[in-house]
Amino acid sequence: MQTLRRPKVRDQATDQIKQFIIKQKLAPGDRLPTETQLAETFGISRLSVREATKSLEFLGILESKTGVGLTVGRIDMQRMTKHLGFHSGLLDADFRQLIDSRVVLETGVLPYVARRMAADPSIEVNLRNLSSRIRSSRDLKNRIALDVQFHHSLLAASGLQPLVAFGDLLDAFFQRFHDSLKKADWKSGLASHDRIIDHLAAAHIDEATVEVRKHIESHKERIP
Amino acid sequence: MQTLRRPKVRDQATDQIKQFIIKQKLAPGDRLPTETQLAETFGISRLSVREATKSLEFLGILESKTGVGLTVGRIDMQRMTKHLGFHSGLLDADFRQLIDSRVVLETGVLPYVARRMAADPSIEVNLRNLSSRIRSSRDLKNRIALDVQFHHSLLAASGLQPLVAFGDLLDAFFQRFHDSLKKADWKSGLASHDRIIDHLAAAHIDEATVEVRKHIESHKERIP
DNA sequence: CACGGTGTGATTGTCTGACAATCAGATTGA
DNA sequence: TCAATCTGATTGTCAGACAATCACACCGTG
Repeated sequence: MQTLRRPKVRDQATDQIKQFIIKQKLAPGDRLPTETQLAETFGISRLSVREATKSLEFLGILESKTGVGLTVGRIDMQRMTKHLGFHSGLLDADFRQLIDSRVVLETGVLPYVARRMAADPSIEVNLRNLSSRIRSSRDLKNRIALDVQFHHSLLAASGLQPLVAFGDLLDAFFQRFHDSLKKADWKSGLASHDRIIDHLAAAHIDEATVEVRKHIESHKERIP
Repeated sequence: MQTLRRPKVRDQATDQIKQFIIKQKLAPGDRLPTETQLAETFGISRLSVREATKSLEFLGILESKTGVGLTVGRIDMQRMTKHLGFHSGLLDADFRQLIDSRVVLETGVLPYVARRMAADPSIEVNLRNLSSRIRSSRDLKNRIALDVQFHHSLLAASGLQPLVAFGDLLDAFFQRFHDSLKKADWKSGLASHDRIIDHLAAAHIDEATVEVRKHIESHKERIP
């Protein structure tokens, strides 16, 4: 016996919409027919078209504006990680894996950071600025936020947007552990930040790598 | 003047559903309330709930079965690849950045891979197995699939699940370039795979790193 | 008692019709 | 000329209804 499930209408709709985009060779920003027109040409109800377009829009393939219409969208990783981030099934890794992943990420970008730092002085200024703000901050909560921002900026300094997005994603998972980090000794962390910047400014990649690894792995000691 | 767009009901719905999953600590496979119940608790119509669930389902965060109900889904990147890769102009990621991100990722995991390789011989067997299967494969499409699998396994060998997930996500974005890689010289790639394994097995991290970087960056030459 | 077919309630899937909200562009007025 | 306003087009949301599908209890038969 065959299961042969009847294909769902909205799935056909999504496929047909995608086909339409391909056939018409539409580029991001181009207009699509209205929902009503799509429904008529596909021979289905507007509701099913809507479920299709909303799904496509969720992924960034389409954009819709009230009173205007549908346009072809532009997919970026930011959007995906935003929705994927909370899902435990994707990243229900233990704390050690999160730490190690972060080490891989932040040490891996250092060569790129150093290269861009040499070309653009504002990067170093920005990082030093953050570091000093962390030092002068008295509120613990504020400090944590600034620390997160520092590491974000470090990744961003590499110019590799996909990694920045992934780093933010990891942060979301670290938040779970922020509570247990309350009593962390921030002094060592502060000095670490400055040393990292120094090494990068001098293009001493290996030294910076060691420093970053040590800095991040220091959190390992406080594993629940 | 303030723009202050009224937030759309379905967006609130998606957020609330995600919050619900978090608060209840639901794992993949767990049941969710019915659409009607969700609509009532959120104080909105079932239609808006539906648009939310359909979007979430499209991404793989939820699953819905007729006559059964909603369950938390298991995200597989394959599903996303299917929808993401279909049109080249839609992706907002720069090819160079994708390449560099991949370099960071795959070179960064090498120390972890080498360590686990020394402890678990099956890892090396698995990688060598894949490499030889790639060599004996005549079908180009098959070769690409196996090549993707090789790099996936390399990441997986690190034992760092978050990075594996991210690598898969990157693959989804790479897919659109597979076409332009058709005429790539696979011979050099093949030898590269073996050399990478050799270096890792010998715990020569630096050599392996150089080899991986060279291997991945070789694609840079074929930028559209 | 064992077991396969059957019914039944619950749940998602789809449709129809209606109205509100929003926006771009035309119209109007000073 | 230019700014305020009107208007039509389009998406956003709602309500109600019925069909399709599935898990599970029920029942009859051996």
